[in-house]
Amino acid sequence: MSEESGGAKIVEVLPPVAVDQTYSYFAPPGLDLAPGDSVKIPLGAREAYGVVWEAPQAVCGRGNLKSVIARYDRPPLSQRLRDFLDWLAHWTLTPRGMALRLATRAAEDAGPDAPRLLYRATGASPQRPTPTRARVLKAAEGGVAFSKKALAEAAACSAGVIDSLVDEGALEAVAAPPAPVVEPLDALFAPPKLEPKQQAAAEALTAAVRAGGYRPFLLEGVTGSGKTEVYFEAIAAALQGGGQALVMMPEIALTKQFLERFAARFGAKPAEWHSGVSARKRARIWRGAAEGEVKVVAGARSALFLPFRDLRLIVVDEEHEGAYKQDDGVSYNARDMAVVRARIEGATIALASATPSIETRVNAATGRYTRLHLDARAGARPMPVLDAIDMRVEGPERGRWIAPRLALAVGETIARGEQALLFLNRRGYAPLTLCRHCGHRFRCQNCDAWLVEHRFRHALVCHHCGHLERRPDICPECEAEDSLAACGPGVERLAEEAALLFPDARALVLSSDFPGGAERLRREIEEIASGAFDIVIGTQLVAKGHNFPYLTLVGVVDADLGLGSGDPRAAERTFQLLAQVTGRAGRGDQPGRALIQTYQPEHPVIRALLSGDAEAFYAQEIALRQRAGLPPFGRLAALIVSAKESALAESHARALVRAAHSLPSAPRYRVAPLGGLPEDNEIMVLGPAEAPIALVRGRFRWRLLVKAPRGADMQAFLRDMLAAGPRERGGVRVQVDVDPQSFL
DNA sequence: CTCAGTGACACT
DNA sequence: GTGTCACTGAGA
Repeated sequence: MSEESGGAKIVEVLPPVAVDQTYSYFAPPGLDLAPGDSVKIPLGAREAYGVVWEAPQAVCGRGNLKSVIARYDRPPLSQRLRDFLDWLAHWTLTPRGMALRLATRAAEDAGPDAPRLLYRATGASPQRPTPTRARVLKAAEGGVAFSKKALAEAAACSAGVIDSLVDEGALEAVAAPPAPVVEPLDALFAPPKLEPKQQAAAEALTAAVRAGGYRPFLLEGVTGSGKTEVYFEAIAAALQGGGQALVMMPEIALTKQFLERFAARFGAKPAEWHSGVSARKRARIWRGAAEGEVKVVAGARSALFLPFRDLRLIVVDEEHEGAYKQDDGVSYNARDMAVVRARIEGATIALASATPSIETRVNAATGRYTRLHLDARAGARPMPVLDAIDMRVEGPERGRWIAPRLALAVGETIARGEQALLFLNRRGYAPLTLCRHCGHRFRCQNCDAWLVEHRFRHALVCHHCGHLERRPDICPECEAEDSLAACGPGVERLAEEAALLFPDARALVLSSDFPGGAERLRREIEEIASGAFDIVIGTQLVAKGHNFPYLTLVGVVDADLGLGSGDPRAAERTFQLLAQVTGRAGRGDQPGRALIQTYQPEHPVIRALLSGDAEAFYAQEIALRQRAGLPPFGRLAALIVSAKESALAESHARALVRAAHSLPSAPRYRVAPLGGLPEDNEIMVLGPAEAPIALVRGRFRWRLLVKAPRGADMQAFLRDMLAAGPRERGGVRVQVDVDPQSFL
């Protein structure tokens, strides 16, 4: 230290607030600060924490700088993590402080750990010996301390008995060190026997992990082809090299099932990271990741910001999933940012999916990613047999949604004691409510969408903005009574029909909007997997990477849903969804069956599904996008996702672009990329209700895609937009880049 | 004249 | 993100 020679030091600290620059603080002599350290700083009137972002610099005087108050006892953020956060902030147009917040929120101490007490026998006898008490003391023999729960279990009594023995001096409580966050993993615990194709893919991955350095892979394999076993081998390689691995999954896919599979391979569970994990546990995992004690984390998108000490591998499971997009706060696509992080960490990354996104396919086709392809189910498990039900020819009677052939198949399935899934990607009871008397249709006052009836909640809900109102008994327009008619099916209505057709079946509706949140869904998914239900009626939740061992029949109730929207990604999404859902069918070596109800059996998506050959479909989709200049080929598209009709959407988009050009008069706009920007170049416009854009009525947020003129250079186009408004806070901020891959 | 509600702004 | 300050309109 040089403070004795009078050299004062200044540190650049980034506070986790919405600021982009670092702030300079005086480093008091004696406080040894290094980049990455967490410090307590005065910020305005309060105290905050911050992270030392750059190496301290010696200066002559301290000027009028405030002084760092203290250094936290917390592992430093590595240079690599700081670089990643800087990159992310730059890419997503977020103040760097907010990017930092993503990485440090979980580190905040959730108070001291609750003391963990263990109990051991003192040798003294209880005042009133009873048989139960004797059993407890026998279990506690030998001077070893046990947890209260373990003792109570061993003696088959309640915890109260233990307490009374403590009171009487026969047992004593001793403070124990907190249980470790994670059990150690063993790379060689139970190596699987892989089939030749799996073996080849696993070898490619493990070789990359061992060699080190950034290597991106696409791990593509149909449902049941054993992708998980393959990437488990890559994790094993990371462990054997003393490094760490991160497995990212869409939030809800992280189930007990996966954790147990992992434990069966490695002898213990990975650290779990999702919104359901307690703050205290998260703080410990955070520290464990930084210190290297936590070797493998399985988590939702926010796990990407953990301070790994030596990250060798990232797996993004179900990489095509939209759940990787974060839309509020910092907008990013965790899948793309994972690639960036892998690059910065010098790690292997595997994007795994049965139905990769077009972006990833294109990156694989251009050689940016190495494609590993598993094209058959492992263990000679046959693929499900798919069949279309042409609703024009053999549809159900009016007011019903399950065709006779599907109903028959469901009946046969549950009669055999197997499970049937009715898939309909529509929450609620009915997507439209109208008055039979005057024709009034219920619309959302905020966004013009139809209100969806939720009979369960006796409410009309806007699936766009969340607006909710009570379902009235009379028509608000003509005041006719009993005139309101529900049009079309949602899962709730489908459940009603299923109950009518199969009154004795145990049925469950699985929908994301039911109260209870992710925890409840996780539990229900496990119940389904255990065979507790005969019929499952579900929205797209059921597609998300679960194994349902009893499921042998999948009925897609409306395969055309979503195909008609103006969204350029509609066909891709529908294909992915239906391929995932129908892929769930099958049990052991017995092929599953899927029946697909459609009015368009000749549609390319349906044909690709039925033929089991997606290559031609994807080639066509890619060519289409390329011709139209749509993502991932750089330029922008014209469409407000929130708008109902594409013609309307286009005019909205134009209005918004015009508004963006004349921004000085509307200074509160922020034009920034949405979570999926690298993938689809969406732009988000935030504005208040009274803004001069009539369409931003009542809502603060619109999503849109803006089309650059044909042949225009997107970067130049956006730069012009950018130049039209101040770049400062409140002005226009436009993401200029196209695909993060090309900037790595 | 006071007070809650709103929005703009700065924070080293 | 959060605390502060100025400004607004409603009510005493």
